[in-house]
Amino acid sequence: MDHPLDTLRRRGFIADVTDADGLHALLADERVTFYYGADPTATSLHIGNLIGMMAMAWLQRGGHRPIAVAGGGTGRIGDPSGRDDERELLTEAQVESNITRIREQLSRVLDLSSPEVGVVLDNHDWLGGLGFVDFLRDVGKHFSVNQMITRESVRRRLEEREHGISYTEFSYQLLQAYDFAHLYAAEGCKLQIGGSDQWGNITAGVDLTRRLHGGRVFGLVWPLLERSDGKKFSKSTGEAVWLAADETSPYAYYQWFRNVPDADAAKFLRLFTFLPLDDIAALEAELAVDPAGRAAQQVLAEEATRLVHGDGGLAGAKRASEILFGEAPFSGLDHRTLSDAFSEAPTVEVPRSRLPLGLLDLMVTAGAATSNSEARRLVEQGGVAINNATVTEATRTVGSADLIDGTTVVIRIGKKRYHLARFG
RNA sequence: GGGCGGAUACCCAAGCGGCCAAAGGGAGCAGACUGUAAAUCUGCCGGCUACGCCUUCGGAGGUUCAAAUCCUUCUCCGCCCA
Repeated sequence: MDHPLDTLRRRGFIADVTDADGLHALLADERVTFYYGADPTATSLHIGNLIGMMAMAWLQRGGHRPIAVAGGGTGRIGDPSGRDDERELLTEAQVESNITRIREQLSRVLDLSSPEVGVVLDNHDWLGGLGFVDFLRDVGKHFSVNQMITRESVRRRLEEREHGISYTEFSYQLLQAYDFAHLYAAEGCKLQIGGSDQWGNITAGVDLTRRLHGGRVFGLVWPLLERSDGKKFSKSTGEAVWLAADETSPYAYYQWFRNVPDADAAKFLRLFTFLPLDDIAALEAELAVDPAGRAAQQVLAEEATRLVHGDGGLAGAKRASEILFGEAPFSGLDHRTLSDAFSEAPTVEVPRSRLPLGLLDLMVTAGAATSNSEARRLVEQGGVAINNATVTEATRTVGSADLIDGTTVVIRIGKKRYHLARFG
């Protein structure tokens, strides 16, 4: 089997390593315990975290032992990196609930069957009980404020009078560094991995571990992903793409991958799938010859969806895609298919007594348009379809004959936005 | 505390008594093209019982036949002086 570091390098997971040769030797010599931290500031991980999950999985497959640290402690503080303003502090209950969900999501990609193989820890378990005075004496002593304030993430906030930075967030880097040192001492953890924005936090941990315990540990970061078209990675229409099905439906998740720009397809295949590099190279070649076929995106979407949502989620996402992007009128659909295909579409219940209902009225009621004027505009511009049939008359009414399966009207705005009105 | 300059629709930004629902740009939405793409082009982008009407230009009040535009005052922001 390939050395895991080589695998990671070839697949695009390596932007920087604290000591590449030393780490290479370490991974070849022994079973290494390593960690990746994610703060439970949201109810779900997103596809940015998926990179970390994949990196962990490759290392685990190479025989090493992952610790996924759900930052229950640091999450209560908030990392200033990449933030212009102070974070909202989360409540205890929120953090707890988030951690539970994150643990479940991690288990889809990692083997967490026993602590010997892989484990999820909450850093609140060791950070929570720290005494302030002890912490200052044992840990704070090793940090130079002069150095801390030169950190990009901190400096930007210091320079901006508008926002400033609280002492709490300023201390974040100490806590993350302490995590590493603690994990080294308690679990024998010798490697921390993360996105390149974590480089400073990681090297701080490497230094602290040496100072506190004399341990020689390593850091590895992957490049922060950007899409070639400049859109913010991991965002879809401004919304993050989450791994939780109740935040981002499997269909929406599948579609996000299916719509990746050509230039990113191969890169994402390397990062977000376990496909052999040869297969990926073949798909890349095919994409170059036949861009319209988008074989690479197709495979990417399937693999990435299966990874997170399983075969069932993938099947549902594909079926919904076929229906939604197909030409066939929806009138023949049965209730079951309908609810599957439109499971993520906003639905409103409307009393049957309101039939027949004016089209514009219906659109506003269903939330497809915010005002009568907007609804009218959309219709006049040819952007509205009822049950997959474009309507052009703003004066049209919707009656019981329009109901699919006797209950539902599907309103489509543009090409992809769907709203359902269910008449009961 | 004093002086000056600002505050305009989602954002930036014109307008400085009637021709202003308010130029322009961006974002966004829709259409054409296309590969469920990018680029490009077109249209829209306060509301309504819609060739007309109503509500908007930091807040309140006033002048005027008529105000985003003038006056008073209040709030907030920037710069300068103390």
